[in-house]
Amino acid sequence: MRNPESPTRIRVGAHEGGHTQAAAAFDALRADILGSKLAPGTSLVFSKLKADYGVGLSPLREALSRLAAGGLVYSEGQRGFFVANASLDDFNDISMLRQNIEGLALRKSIELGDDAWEANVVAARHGLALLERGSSKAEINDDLWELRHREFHDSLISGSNSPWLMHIADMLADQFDRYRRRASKGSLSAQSSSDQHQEITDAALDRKADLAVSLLHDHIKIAVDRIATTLTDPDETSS
Amino acid sequence: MRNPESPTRIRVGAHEGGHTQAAAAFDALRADILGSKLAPGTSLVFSKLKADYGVGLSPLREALSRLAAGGLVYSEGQRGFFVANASLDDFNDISMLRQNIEGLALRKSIELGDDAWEANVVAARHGLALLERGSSKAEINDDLWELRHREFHDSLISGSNSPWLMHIADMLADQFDRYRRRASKGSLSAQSSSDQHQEITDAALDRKADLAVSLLHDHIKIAVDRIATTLTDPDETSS
DNA sequence: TCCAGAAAAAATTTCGAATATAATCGTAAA
DNA sequence: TTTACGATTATATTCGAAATTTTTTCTGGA
Repeated sequence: MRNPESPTRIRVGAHEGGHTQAAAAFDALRADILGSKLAPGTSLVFSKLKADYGVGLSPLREALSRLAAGGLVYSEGQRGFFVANASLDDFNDISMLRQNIEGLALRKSIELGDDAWEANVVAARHGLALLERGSSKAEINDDLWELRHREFHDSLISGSNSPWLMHIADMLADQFDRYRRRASKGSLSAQSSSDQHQEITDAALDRKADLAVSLLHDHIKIAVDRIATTLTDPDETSS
Repeated sequence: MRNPESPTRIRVGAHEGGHTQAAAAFDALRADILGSKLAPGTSLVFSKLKADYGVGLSPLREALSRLAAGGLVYSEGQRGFFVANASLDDFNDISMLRQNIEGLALRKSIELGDDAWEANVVAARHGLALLERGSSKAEINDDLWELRHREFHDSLISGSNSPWLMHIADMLADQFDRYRRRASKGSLSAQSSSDQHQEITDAALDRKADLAVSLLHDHIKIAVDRIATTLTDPDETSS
């Protein structure tokens, strides 16, 4: 339970700007934490990380510091780094805030969004729908679905013209996704939220702010309830 | 204009948990950025930082990474770290979000806050009032006022029972304060917001949520207008 | 005079070793 | 048996040097 089954291998060159190993380590660690390959509370020992990810101490330390500032890991004095703990209270707190932030951002997008925003939303919605309809429900590539789903939610708020709103929404989405992916690890609950996504899209493009925000709230609330029950019922049958 | 007049000296032992130089460097750099001793856009060259702050490369890199995640500095590929840029758009974005986040947090505090919260608010209000009334207006210690002012705003939202709300509010307060302190550098505009603070305190303790939130909105708006005019009129008479 | 390209310099990034701190184990005393 | 103390081990942290990349400077040609 302490080491990831198969840690995400570093692929240098992923970051267009940088090429730095610190950025690669950041991406790999973030992916493994979000994908719950690294369980909450896990002690992140440098010697092990170095071996698992094939990166030196300096880049690792830098990546962990960035993740700590984002709340995905926490660091304690001179005792090292740990994967952020998970709790129902924490999840509820994050969810409440996500509803507010993303709702506010969506409202602003509907008010300010231009043609490019609309095109962005339609494209993202389409990319997600293709995935959900195309493959049989059991065969959906989880990582790809996560990517497309994130892109869809990002597109909704991308018209808000508020970099800070988007930054905070992304931070909260990371936290939220960690819980969702942890909850949907044992029981593969089909992501049957396709209809909701379509309704939100339609309302947003129709510039019906109140309706769209309300639907988004419901969309998140439904996910919260589903995830919360999984968390309280420890159905974990894994090793 | 490129190097701080007198960089904040590291004092090891400031952090109770850690004692690490990375944490000390983080505090010192944050203080100098918020205090606008380091101007927006400044290139943070390691050789200079090493000399100015008396810290090695590893702790500096770690501190800068944490600051980058918080948005106080930004890092570019393999070209180093820079103090975050400042613009009117950015300031307006931050201010809008701060109004929303802090308003939401205050509302939750009023709804959920217990006796300890009320005591906390009264104490923080008193500490700030002492400072504003005690010394003559020109003689107020800026750093101390900043501390007390932050403590007051933190106390208001400390009853919200939402760690994430407080964390994000703090992040936004950092960004906001950077602009305020930059604006009030040349023209020492007396912080005559004492009355507003009292009104907000009274409304909060009376559990008048709508009124308190409205007053908080106004309080921020007044500061925004004052700061924005200073930013658009480049009155800079400094070197 | 201006542009292109190579050489030199400066800076960031990374690695490996040294240091300091915390955790562990074993031993002895109560 | 439990507790307290000291030695040992393991780990995080930090420093200094090497390697890589970027930036600047210099030279030659159009």
